[in-house]
Amino acid sequence: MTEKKPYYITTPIYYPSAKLHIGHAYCTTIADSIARFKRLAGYDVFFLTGSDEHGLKIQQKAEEAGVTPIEYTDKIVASFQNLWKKLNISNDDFIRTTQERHIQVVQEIFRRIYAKGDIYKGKYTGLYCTPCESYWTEHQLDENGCCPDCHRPVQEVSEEAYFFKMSKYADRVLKYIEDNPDFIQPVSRRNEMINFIKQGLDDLCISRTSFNWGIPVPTDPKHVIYVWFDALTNYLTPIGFLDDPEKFQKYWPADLHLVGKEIVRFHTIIWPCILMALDLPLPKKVYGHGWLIVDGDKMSKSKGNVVDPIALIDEFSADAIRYFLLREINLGQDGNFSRDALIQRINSDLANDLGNLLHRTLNMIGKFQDGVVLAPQGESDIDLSLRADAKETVDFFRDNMENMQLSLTIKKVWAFISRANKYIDETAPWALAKDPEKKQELANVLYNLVESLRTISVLISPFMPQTAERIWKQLNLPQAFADVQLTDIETWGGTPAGLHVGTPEQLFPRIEVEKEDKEAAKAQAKQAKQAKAEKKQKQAKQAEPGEVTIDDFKKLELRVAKVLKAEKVEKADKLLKLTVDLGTEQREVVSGIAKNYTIDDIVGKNVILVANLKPAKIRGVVSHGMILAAADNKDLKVVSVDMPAGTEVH
RNA sequence: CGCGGGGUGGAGCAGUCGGUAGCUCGUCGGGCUCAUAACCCGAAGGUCACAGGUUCAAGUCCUGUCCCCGCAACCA
Repeated sequence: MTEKKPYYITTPIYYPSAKLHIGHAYCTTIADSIARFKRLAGYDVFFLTGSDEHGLKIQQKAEEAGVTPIEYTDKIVASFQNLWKKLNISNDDFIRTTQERHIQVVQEIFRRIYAKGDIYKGKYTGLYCTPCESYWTEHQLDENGCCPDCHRPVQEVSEEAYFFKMSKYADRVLKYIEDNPDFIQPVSRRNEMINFIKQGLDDLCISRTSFNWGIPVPTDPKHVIYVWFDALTNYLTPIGFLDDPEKFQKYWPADLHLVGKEIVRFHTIIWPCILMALDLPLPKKVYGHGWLIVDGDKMSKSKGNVVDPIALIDEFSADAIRYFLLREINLGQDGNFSRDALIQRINSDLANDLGNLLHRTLNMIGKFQDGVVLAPQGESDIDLSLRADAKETVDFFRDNMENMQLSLTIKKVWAFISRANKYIDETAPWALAKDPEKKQELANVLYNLVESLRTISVLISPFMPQTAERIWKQLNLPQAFADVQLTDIETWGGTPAGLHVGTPEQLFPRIEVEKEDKEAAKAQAKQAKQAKAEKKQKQAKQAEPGEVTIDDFKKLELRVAKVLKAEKVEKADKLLKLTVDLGTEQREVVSGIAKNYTIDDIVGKNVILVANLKPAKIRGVVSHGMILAAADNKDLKVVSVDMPAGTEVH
């Protein structure tokens, strides 16, 4: 036997500051399906996931909980591993950045790059909140420019830090990206990265002294190594970077880093720079998948719409969740997750199409042939067409899975499941069973159905490993499921004649949605339809005359406001941030008047404020209203009146 | 003032190199009775956000406009 081709695939290592949500499960499920496919296709797969455990946030959380950082992460990481087990994730290793093996790797990498002269000591400047002991970037600050956690003012401070000379490698990374069109996918992300590098790269700050939960800099232990230098190098540790050159040789460079779209930059710019400094080859592909949107909203703790995968798995089974995520969402784009859509997929695709196909097939074999699959003999046109479809599906599966077209592949497999259901309709085995002369024909039909299901079982195994095995076992096929390879379904006829199939068992019971729910959904749909129609009508109406009614005008809340304070908005030459008094309250507004008014000009003026304007973030500052002003191309004057603050304007 | 993504039948989405606008669900009608009220067939429903342009031909390429969503160097 020839040596198997190696395939190294990774997920990001997740940060254990909180429980994992459905988005993490999504990413890892994709990686798992690809890994399973590659194994099926005969590759020697190494599939890695893990946890990124250092940093200030963990240190603080541990302190809050009154435990040591490692006690804290041990517990959360155990929950990660529990989740992966429940989801049937087939990772070959689990890397924790707190493990000794990784600490050694990071320190050795630091030494090597330092020795090369690509790491130097400098000063890191940032905005620091002393009570919270945290650094913040400008955009993270709250609307008053204060700490987002405790809302107290921050100070600009600097600390000594080590820097990695990333700037040195910018040109080479850019060239690599341009020369290797497949390196960054999808292409939209690639263009983004090219743009980003062209703006110039800063050197990367890679150490901190303001906390100590991290890997110490080997030569200067009051520094700990910071974030990406620690995290990205995880990909080297488990494949023997330090301790097993043969293994390392085999698996590096990685074939695929699967990441979320927000960290594509780190994996396609910082990571290649580090690898270049180490004289190591770069990963072959980085794929940035989209995010899950929950019921149309971005998932976030503050919105309280974070979806817990454990609860879903307990309620619907791991395979149902895996199926939904892989089928419903297109890899490169954001996708919507909703409970209704999930239930619909389970009922129609898993229960009705797949589950019922198996059930009715086994049932007929039991009823018509005492549970025995008989040898086929001769083939009708319909049989041949089923067989051709099976072959086409297997070919499609092989080719498209290579290109990570998971959703497309699943659709194709389900088209074949539909085909098999239709085949039953066309051949009507129940009618054949009534005619003793058609025994052979019946045997053929039932054989073909079992063979179809055998094929389907293998085709769905990367996506739904448990279900695939359950089908295999219900069919009672002699081959051990764990040994099955893609080649086993490339030729038709792998089902042995004389096979005793098992009794049918529901794969996915239908989920009965309450009648009321259904009606509510219907009503909602109707309402949405109406709303849309109304909106359209309204738009049409508005388009006709350029007039508003008095009621439209009354919707505006105009009030006199006294400008108390004004300051320039950073990096914006037209904007002033104003603090205004409305009599009853004070507000912050951003106004584009800096070209025409100095701070002294505007302070003290009584202006007119649109008080019920939806707040908007402008250049990082939230603006709660708008100041009225008259303006043409060159001149601008704010409207001011001699009335006390708070007076209504109409 | 910036950057990115998006706007396609009622809902959710595909649509590759420009070449008859497709899928799933839902709705309506029919068929079947092996099956988990499941399965199969058929129908209705679209000015592909809008306006220009290129072309024999545009959902697709170009220009502009409107609307929605997200991002800004530790969120998958």
